[in-house]
Amino acid sequence: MHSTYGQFCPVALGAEVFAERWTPLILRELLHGSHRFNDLHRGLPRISRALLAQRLAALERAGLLERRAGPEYHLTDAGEALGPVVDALGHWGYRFAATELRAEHLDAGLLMWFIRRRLRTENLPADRTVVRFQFRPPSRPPLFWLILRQPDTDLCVTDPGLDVDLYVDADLRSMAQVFLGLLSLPAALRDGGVELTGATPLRRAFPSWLGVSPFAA
Amino acid sequence: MHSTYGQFCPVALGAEVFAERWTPLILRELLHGSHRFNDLHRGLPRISRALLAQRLAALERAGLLERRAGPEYHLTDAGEALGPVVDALGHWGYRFAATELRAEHLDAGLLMWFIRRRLRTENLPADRTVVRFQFRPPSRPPLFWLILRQPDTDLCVTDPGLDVDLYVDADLRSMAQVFLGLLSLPAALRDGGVELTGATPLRRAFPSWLGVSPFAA
DNA sequence: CGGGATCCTTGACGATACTG
DNA sequence: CAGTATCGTCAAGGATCCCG
Repeated sequence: MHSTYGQFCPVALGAEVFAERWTPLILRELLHGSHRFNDLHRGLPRISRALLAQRLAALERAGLLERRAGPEYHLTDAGEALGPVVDALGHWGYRFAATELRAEHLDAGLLMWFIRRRLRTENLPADRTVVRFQFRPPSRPPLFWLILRQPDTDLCVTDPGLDVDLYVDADLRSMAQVFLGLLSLPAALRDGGVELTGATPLRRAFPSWLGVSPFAA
Repeated sequence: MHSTYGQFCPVALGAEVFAERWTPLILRELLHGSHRFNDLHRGLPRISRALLAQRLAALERAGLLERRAGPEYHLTDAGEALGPVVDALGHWGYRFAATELRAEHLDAGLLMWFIRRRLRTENLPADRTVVRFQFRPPSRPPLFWLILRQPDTDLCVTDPGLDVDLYVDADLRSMAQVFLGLLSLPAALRDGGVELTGATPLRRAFPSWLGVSPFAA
């Protein structure tokens, strides 16, 4: 298959660069602020590194992306202009597909990576706070540590050896639904989908710094 | 490759159904009013019929499309809701890709099919009018006949054996640019990109019933 | 017109190893 | 950290024929 559709129709021209496998997700990552190769890969855990490199090269050739020192990948104006397409696709997915998440779509590591990126840092506790997440059914890896410290935060998948201030035990599907804004956090706490263990002020503050997906209504 | 990205992100969920090869163009055809298998195929001449059938079945399984009697294919509500995504993609393509059309994107048969679909029928001549198109460089097929007769019009690629009322000789790229609204018809007539031969009233009326792409500014 | 069945090729992709 | 190189596999899809 050539990558061209052989059509001058603008939809076809757009689809030639946009509608290739992984490309919409790569654009999502770039639009949401990931610029380093490994950061991009953390948001796309199922793509092979070889393929990611290949796609980035293709996007660069297409003039959507430029490599800068670092190396960092930044969208060009033409690349940024695909933002509305990614948004429209995301809104459709939110409305018509996200309501019935299948098990194969649930990925604890990805959820944690998204949560980390959407933290409402202005609401984080003043002191360093260690939050440990554990999911049902057990995920791989089984535990995640979020180390909250203004202004930067760390996400670990191996025990950082620090005292844990707040424990989050959650059904993976419920936590994903909360992140997507499809399930309110109070409701999840009430029905046991999400359980918090720790000092009351920390439990109280949790909803204020936990962010939601950019596509949440 | 499984067709899933293994992500609950709405962009990934949307991309699973939308960003597969040919799918955006199939949706374009359905959104622009083609509902029969062969009509769809005329708007997608480079897809094999087997693959088109396969994609239609996949869209039906995904709940975007329903088969009706005829057989006709009609988008469901979820399918129609992808209209904004197709539009956004088309607008991007119009702005960033259509200005530099490569020869491999120029397809005379497809252009004629698009022209036929976008005819401004309310401005057609009152009497039956036969218009013959010929392109430079020579296309395959080399000639097209548009038989204008209210309210239906026919597009032929073999001589219908009727007297021709208006001859259109055009550079293929120029004609495509005119259809896309990237080149004004008066300018194309002036510089020879499009030449008309026929009675003056018919030559005068031509610009009034020749339509333009839905993505033209 | 509207496809289904079959065969066969190509290239897309994953896995692994390696490098600066 | 940030990739490249190599190789083997598998499946997507083109071509062709056929059928109701």
